[in-house]
Amino acid sequence: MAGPGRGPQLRRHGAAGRRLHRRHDRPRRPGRIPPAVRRASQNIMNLFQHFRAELIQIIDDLCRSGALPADLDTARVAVEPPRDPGHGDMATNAAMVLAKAAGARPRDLAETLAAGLRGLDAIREVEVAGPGFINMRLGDSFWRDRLREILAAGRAYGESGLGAGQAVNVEFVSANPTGPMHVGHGRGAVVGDALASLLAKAGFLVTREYYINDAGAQVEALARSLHLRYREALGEAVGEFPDGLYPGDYLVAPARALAEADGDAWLGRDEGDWLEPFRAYAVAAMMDLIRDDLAALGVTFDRFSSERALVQAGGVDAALAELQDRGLIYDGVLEPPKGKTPEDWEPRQQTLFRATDFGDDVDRPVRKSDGSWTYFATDMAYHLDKFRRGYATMIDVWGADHGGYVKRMAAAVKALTEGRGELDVKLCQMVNLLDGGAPVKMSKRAGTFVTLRDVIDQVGKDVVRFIMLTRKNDAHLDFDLKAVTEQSRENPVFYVQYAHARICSVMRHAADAFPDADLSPDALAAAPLDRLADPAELALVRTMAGWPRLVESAAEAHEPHRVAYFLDEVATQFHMLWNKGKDDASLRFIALEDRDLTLARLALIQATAFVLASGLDVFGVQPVEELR
RNA sequence: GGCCCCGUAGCUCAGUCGGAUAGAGCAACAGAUUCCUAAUCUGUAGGUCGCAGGUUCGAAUCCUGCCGGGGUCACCA
Repeated sequence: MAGPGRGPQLRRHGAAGRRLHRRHDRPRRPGRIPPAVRRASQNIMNLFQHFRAELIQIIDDLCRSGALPADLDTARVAVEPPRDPGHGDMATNAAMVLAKAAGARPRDLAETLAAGLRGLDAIREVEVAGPGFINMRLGDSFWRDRLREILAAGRAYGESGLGAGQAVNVEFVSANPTGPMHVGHGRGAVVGDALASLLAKAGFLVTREYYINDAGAQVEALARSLHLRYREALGEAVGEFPDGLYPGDYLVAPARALAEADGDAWLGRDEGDWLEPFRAYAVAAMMDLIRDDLAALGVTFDRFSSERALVQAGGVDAALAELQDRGLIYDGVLEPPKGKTPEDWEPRQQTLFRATDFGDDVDRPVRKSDGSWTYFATDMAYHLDKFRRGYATMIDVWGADHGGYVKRMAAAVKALTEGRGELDVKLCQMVNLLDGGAPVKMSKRAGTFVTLRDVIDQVGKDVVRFIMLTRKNDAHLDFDLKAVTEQSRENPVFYVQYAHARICSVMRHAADAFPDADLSPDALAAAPLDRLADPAELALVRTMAGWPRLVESAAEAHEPHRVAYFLDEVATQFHMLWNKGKDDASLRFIALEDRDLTLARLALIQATAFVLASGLDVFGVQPVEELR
């Protein structure tokens, strides 16, 4: 279990941070950075955050000068993109939020604040609208600076210091080691992995962790199943598998290997002799299987934690003893569930945790009648272990069928960490596997069960990953094997990849057309970007400049799916531009007779490729340079 | 029956710690291809945000109660 001392800092601090920069930032020679790039690289990043700070400064000044009451609470002041782009680039609710405390009418206060905002260089236009919104428009040069910023950052664009190095533990998959992964596990794997990447991009120190449920009855059943397969491998006819065992053929190969290695050494002996070694052998084999599936999906973990090891090291006894000392464990009899009482329900004396003191509906048993711990008890100890390893923030990604378990786990974390730990459980809803609109019929018995690996092999890991992230985790997801590989607008994977590939294609053509030109990002950043004059061109820059903010808000909300919608939006605007060039040749990216204009437009699309790649990186999807 | 999640255009879904006239894709209809990949794009049309109350300057968003769908319900993990 919890090996001591391997804190997240050790593993992540240098490694992840540096790797990110090595990979994304091409080395630059300081002497050759164009002045324009240096200006832009004063890193405004989240521009809304930037202007919020400016606005707060203006408000503070007004407070100091007596124009506004001292100690105005500005916590609710927001600077955001307006819903309606017609309202400008940014809007703030400041006047409406502060009006009451300032003793002024919203519109009057808005005019006062607007006057201050007009003094800022980057802002071209300020107007008061509606009930007291202040709408702002930024100057074109501001947007061109953002473009240079993107070119300087490359695929690293969007990285943020929001997390400030705070350690976060993301536990996901944690599938029972009793067989290969199914499609539902795959969703949890992708959501957890992408969420972890997103948090890392937002400046958190993330650890990806897998909890191996290798204690309890299910892995004993696995051991017995392996023993049957082992006897079979030695020539015995074993017939039908009894209920509760695992009849899948994935145990055949491990059993053969065991028969090969040990011969008939385990035949004719008591279960007590072979159960434990068979369990260990079977779990190891299944974890190899699962690790293979995960590798095929491109998911790797920083740590695997074993439930059995945790129990054996006394972690559960220690955690429970602590709760016992605080009077949170008692022996008692639960009431039957309200409404529907199970038929076999009977009053039973149990060892219970006072979950109701921490927001749960009933107290929860921690010990089985045979004296061993319940799953809940070990899970409590496991979460305490994570907390003690330095993770005040813990995220668990579970299947929706575990929804009934969330409250008690939250209660346990509250109790064990005395309120200092925070647990967010992301429940992943079911995946409906379809093929051309028709549900894929699956039956373990008939051998038509479709595993995650089958799907990856059929459509590719990048497609699986992207599609799994096109819905929020708590919504059902239709996964149509046919639709996800179609090359059309309604397939978001294709649509986004197509945009990236098109850009790469243009860059290749440009290199042919201007063989002597330096088309590196640094050089493009020095292009005369004021040649970008079409509204659609600047609109694309605006959208891309929203990426840092999106990274931060999606990371804070723990919602990686938002990235998919952002990518779709960037791709849409790019394809739009491309097609304007179809209608009007003067808008094509490559203008043979106008080198400066070409360079400016290449700067725009190179930045677009970076932003697309930056987002796809979060998803663990490889941006393609060519389709087909 | 208790608890949790979901309910937004004909369909599939977005909707930012409460913001202005609720968005996109598909399907429908009308268009664009001597051209950097038309595998794309332009335009039109389409909604009582499940229902009813409440909170406030302001609600798809927060609260309460219903309706509909799914999940789950004491020694399974």
